[in-house]
Amino acid sequence: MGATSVRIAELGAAVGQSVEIRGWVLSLRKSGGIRFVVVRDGSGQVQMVLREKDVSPEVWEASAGLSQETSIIARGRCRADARAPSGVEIDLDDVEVVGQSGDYPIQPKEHGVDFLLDHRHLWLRSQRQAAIMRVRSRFEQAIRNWLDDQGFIAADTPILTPSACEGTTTLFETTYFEQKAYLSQSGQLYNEALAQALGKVYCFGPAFRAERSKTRRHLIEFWMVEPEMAFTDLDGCLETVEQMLSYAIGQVVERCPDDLRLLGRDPEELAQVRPPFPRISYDEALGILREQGLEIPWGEDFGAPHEAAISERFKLPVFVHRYPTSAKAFYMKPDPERPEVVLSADLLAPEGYGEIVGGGQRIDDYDLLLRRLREHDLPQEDYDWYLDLRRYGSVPHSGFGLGIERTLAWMLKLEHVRETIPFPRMLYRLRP
RNA sequence: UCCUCGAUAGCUCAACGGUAGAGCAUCCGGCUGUUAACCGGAGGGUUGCAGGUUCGAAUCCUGCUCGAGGAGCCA
Repeated sequence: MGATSVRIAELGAAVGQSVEIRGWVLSLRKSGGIRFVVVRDGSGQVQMVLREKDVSPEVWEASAGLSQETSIIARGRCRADARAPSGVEIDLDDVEVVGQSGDYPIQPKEHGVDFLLDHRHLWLRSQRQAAIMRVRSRFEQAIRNWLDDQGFIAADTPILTPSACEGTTTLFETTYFEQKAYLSQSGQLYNEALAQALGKVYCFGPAFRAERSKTRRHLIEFWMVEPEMAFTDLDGCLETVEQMLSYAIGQVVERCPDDLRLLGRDPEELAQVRPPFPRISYDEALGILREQGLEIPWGEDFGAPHEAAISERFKLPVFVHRYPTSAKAFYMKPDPERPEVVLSADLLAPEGYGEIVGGGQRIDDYDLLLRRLREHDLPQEDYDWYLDLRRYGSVPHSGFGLGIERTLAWMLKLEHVRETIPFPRMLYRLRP
C-alpha cells in the first residue's frame, strides 16, 4: 500500500504524494476511456481521475459502479491542477468499494422542503448542511471556551422538572413514575441556585416548548446557553453577552471562513460584530416604531414585525432594555428608579432575525418575589426552594439565555432555523 | 388555535373541462478533461383520500388528510 490516509481538506499539503482517501462518491462522469469521480469525506471534496490505460481491468470495471453516495477507499497520487476548484486532483490507481449505494434519493438539484426534511438523515450529507454543522460545532465550542476562560462553571440543570419554570402553559408533560413531570423550558431558576454556590455558572442544553408555533424562527426543541452571575447587575450582564457573542463569532470567522462563504455570508461582514452593541430603551424603541408607522401602546411586547423594524436601524445586534414589567417574567427585577419597567434586555439580531438573547437582573428581595409569584398565580410550594435563595444571603444577580439556532440562522443568513440543528423538532414533524 | 397557499412519475414541474407530458434520477448503449457533462434508447402514474357536478374531471364544487408560509407566544 504505502499511501497515507489523508482528509480531503489537508490535500493541499500532499501534492506529489501517494494518498488514500476514504469517503463517499458525489458524482461519476464517464467519457470513454476517462472517468471523473468526485468524492467527499466530511472535510471537503475532491475530483479523482481514472484513465483506462493506467489502471487494471478490475479497477476499471469496478469504477463503473461508483454511484452517488457509494462509500469507497481510493488510492492515488495527489496533483496540483488549475482546472480543479480546490486546486488539487488525484490520479487514481486503485479504488475499493466499501458500501454500495443505489438510487440515492437526493440529487444535486432543487428539492422541496418537505422532501428534504423527510430525508434529513441523508440531507445532512450535502455540502451546505455539513458546513452548517461544522459552524455550529465551532460556535458552541467557542462559547464554552470563553465562559471557561472567564471563570464560569458548567453546571448542567435538569431536563425533567416538577413544575413550570416560568409558569406558562406550553410545557411537554410526561410521567415521573407516579407523578407528573415536565420537560424543561429553561435552566434559569436552577442556575440562580448554582450561581450562589459557584459565583458564575452556565448551563448548555436543550429546551422544550410545546407551543403550536410554526414560523422560521421556531423549533419545539432548541438549544440554549444560559449563564448566570452573582453580584452582577444589568449592565454587567449586557457586557457579558456582547463579549461572549463577539468572541464566539470571531472564532467562527477565524476557523470556518470557507463554510461561511459557501453559505453566502461574507466573513469580513461578521468580523465587524464587536462590542459595544448599541443599547436602546423600550421607550426609545417605541419611538422608532412610531416613525415606521408600527405604533403599539406602551406596555405591550413587540411582535416579529416590530423586532425586525427596530433591528433594521442597526448594523450590529441591538439591546432593547427596560421593558414594561407587565410584559416580562415574574422574576425580573424592577428598576428602582422606575418600578413600571424591569431591568431586563433582549438582544435583537440584525437583518430581521429577531430576538436571540433574553435576560436581565433577577429579583433578589424575598417579599417582592413572593408577591410576584402570587400575582402570576404560581403555586408557592413549587417555588419554596427558589424563595430560599432570597432568604440565605441573597445578592444582586443577573443572567441570560442565548438561543443557539436563532443566532446561527442569523450568522449564516439562513431562511429558517430548522437547518441549524441536525434533526429539527417542529410542529407536525418528529421524524426522522 | 387562527389566516393564506399547496399536494400530478423517485425528484422538480407542465398540462387549467376533451387520449397524463418534460427535465433530472434509474437501467442499456456511445464518447479520452468532465465539473448540475453531453448524445441515443428503455422502463416508470388509481393525478393525496372520499364524495359531488358533467356526455366527459388532474382541471369545477364540498369534506377530510398531510405539508408549507405567516400571526399569536417565545430563544
